[in-house]
Amino acid sequence: MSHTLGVRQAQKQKTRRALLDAALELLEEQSLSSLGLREVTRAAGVAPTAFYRHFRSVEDLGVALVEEALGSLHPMIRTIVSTTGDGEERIVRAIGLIARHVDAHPAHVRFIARERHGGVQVVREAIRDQLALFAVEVGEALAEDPVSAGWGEEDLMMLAQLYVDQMLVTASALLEAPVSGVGARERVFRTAVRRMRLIGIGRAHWLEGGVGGGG
Amino acid sequence: MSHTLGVRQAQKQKTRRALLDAALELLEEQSLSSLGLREVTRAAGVAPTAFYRHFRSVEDLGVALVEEALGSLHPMIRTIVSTTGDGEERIVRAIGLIARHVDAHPAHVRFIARERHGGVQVVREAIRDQLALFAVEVGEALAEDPVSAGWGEEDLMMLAQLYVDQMLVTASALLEAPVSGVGARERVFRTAVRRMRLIGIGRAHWLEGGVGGGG
DNA sequence: TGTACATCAGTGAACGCGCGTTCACTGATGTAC
DNA sequence: TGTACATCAGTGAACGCGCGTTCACTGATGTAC
Repeated sequence: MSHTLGVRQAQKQKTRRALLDAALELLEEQSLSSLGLREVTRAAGVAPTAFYRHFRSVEDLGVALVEEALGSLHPMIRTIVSTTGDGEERIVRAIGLIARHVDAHPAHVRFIARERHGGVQVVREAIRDQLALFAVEVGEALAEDPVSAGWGEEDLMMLAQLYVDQMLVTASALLEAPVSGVGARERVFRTAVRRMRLIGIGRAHWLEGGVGGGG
Repeated sequence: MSHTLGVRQAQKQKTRRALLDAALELLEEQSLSSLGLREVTRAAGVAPTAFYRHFRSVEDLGVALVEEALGSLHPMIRTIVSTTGDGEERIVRAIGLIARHVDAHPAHVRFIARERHGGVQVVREAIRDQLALFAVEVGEALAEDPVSAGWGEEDLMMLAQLYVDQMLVTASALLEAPVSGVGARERVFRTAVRRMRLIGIGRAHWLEGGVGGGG
């Protein structure tokens, strides 16, 4: 069996996790481009030089965080996509899944929202690429939906990107909501549901006024 | 007449502009929380200590940039709002205005997109507050539109926020487009138009399936 | 199982460097008479 | 207009500090026999 890593490998993984977790926590109140290597190792409880056993630089650690954060989002996307439709309960369930994800991984969500347009190029590109994959995935799911009969490829991708964007906007809004109060979260939730409802209505009537996306 | 500032005041304004411009340029490739005071003064061609004659800190300069960037957006919002509707040409015109704004003030747009969720709290709050004002403004314009007859206050605000968000998403997407090629910009433009069209369709049919936003 | 050697994750001292901030200053501009 | 003084935007030296990176090291873990 190879699932036991050996003591040395296990210890290394533990330190790596400590570095990633320390970075995630520090990134709640600053952005990656100002995060220091010594800052991270200090918070993780290891010597500064230990950092280099795991990452070439803080930027490199950032890319690892992107993979971790958006990797954890992947299963959620699949669930939502196989659930979403125009029905009211379906929308509520989808937003509910997003809210649960935000509660479970607030630091990950904040990191993605912050660094999506942040100051570190390789990280921006990593996020962009992952989100493009999400959009393709959502697009494929939409294509199989009977509601999408008659839709052009370009229109489907437009809608898929809109859904992915809304997911991030909603997650980010939920993240900021708790600060001001308990009711705030409820309001954000309801606004998100209405947005999805409006988009669903637009989708349902898309083909009515002359076929497809020609423009 | 008081519109002539006097030589001393004029010189001070000139240095202040040099600091703001230097910061804006440096912020194209990094975020505010990693921007250094000495870095800014070096780029502006003044001594580090001169900085304190204009701003208390780099964060303070960031807040000034928010006012400048979103102040310049205000007239554009008004123009779009008095132009936007469901008509195809109106949508194209609105996106065209956004594209022109992005061309005219790329550094401002990038700064807002980057720092909206960035690592500096006072700047995030300044942007949030300004965008909330925009949403109110758009909401008031929507309320006067006959298409909005029968809409509840909460639904109107949901739509207004959606428009403001779309404006930023579009501006940000246009900003990143030129990198990959000339056709990319055209594609972003067309996708933005389709998004707006879909939202417009959703808006037009909003009241059909049972009144208002009740949820 | 026991021994001898190899590997390598984490250490700690040391380095040169740029940072933000302080301070007393200079000299052009502004003001009072 | 001319003079004497006040203001204040910008300067330059100096400071202590934390940074990223290098290097030779240690000692626990892994491996070969």
